[in-house]
Amino acid sequence: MANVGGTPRGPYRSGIKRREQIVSAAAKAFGERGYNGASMRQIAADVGVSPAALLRHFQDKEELLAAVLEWWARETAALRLEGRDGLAAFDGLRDLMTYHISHRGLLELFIHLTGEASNEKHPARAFIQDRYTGIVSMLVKRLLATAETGEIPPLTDAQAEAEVRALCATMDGLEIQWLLDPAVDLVGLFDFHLDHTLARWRSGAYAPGARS
Amino acid sequence: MANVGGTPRGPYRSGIKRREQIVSAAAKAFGERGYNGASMRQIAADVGVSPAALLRHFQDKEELLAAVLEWWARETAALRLEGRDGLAAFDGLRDLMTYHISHRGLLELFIHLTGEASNEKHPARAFIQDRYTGIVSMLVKRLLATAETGEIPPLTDAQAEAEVRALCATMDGLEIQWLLDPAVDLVGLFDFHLDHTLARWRSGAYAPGARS
DNA sequence: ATTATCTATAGATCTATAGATAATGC
DNA sequence: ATTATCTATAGATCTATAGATAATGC
Repeated sequence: MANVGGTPRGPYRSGIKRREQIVSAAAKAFGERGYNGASMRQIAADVGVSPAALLRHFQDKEELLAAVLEWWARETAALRLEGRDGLAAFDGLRDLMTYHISHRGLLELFIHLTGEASNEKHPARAFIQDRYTGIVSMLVKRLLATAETGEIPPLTDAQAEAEVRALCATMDGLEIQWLLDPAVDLVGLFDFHLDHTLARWRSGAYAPGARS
Repeated sequence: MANVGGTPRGPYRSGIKRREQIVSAAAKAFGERGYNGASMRQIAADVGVSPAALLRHFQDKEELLAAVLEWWARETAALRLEGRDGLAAFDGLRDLMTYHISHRGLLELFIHLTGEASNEKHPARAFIQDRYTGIVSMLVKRLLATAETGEIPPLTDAQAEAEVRALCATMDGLEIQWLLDPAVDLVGLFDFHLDHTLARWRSGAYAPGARS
């Protein structure tokens, strides 16, 4: 008798493993060639299965992209800067740069998809937008909380957002430079920049020219 | 008698015009969908000619990309910051942000191709690398020259490069944020950031924590 | 005569589906 | 019995070529 109304058996051990292999290969392919440039066919060949095998695990290419983005979000969840408070939390961003150096593929994936996501119709656009917004608002919250404790002089919401957006921009831009030329000292340049930024925040020089 | 040994007649007026239309349509397509994502077929359709017509003007897709990059370099040559000296030259970067806002397509093209160029095998990689290197070295030269005149305290070559790279990074990063979310105040955020940076340079606070 | 464009098409590649076969685990 | 994978293939799309036709300008 068929399994009427019963719970499905669920995926086999081998299926789960194969699915992970596919996501991993897809992340590599999307990082190297972008979503448009990568093909299901090539990803299947990398994994060592037929293209049709991919489509058993993912309904279509977009669903595979979604799985890759989900995987990427999990992998980079370390950016949460947990376990630190006040300005010291921002020091965690230094570790992020180090992390990117040793996980170049993850960074390529992000930068590549971000470039593609400048197109309004790109399937990763909403994800990239949301993630950016999320990181900015988290850092803004932390910066404002730091001011609450008196560690840095008070600042407005708008000032905090400007500071955080500029800081994120510098990180992204330096990462791009490093991807284009690995001789660029990503960690050193960012350390240098963050030192300045933190010192400036401590001095309360948020507004243009307003030095105390 | 055939034109033996004679000079060729050269392209017709209509051919030159059509070629320009193709480059323009290709720039738009590469900006929106990237080099990999855009197709000769679609570009031809946008122009209103057959795909084969494109390949009379350009030997292959890569040659069309080269023409687009050349066109883009001409269009953005205004970044040369000519006509200004010392720190005031860097104020020209503000105009660059304004320019990008009113020429979103040009910026999308650059960001999109830069993302793709993180792949070592991408045909635009060398171009993007060279252009980045060129801009950095031009700005480094200007910064060092500004120190020579005494407008800002002296700094080493390495310090100048760190400052310039961080500044370029912030520009690129803010541009990306604006592409992802047009509500971001690109010009305002950059003005804010450049004001700080110029003030810091004037104060000679190049090295981390070294405030005078 | 030269330049420009077109139609037609080769040959490759792509996503996705259909249906058969193999492996897994109840 | 269910899950996983394969072969085969449909149907679309892609880059590029060959050869015919049309437009331009000497």
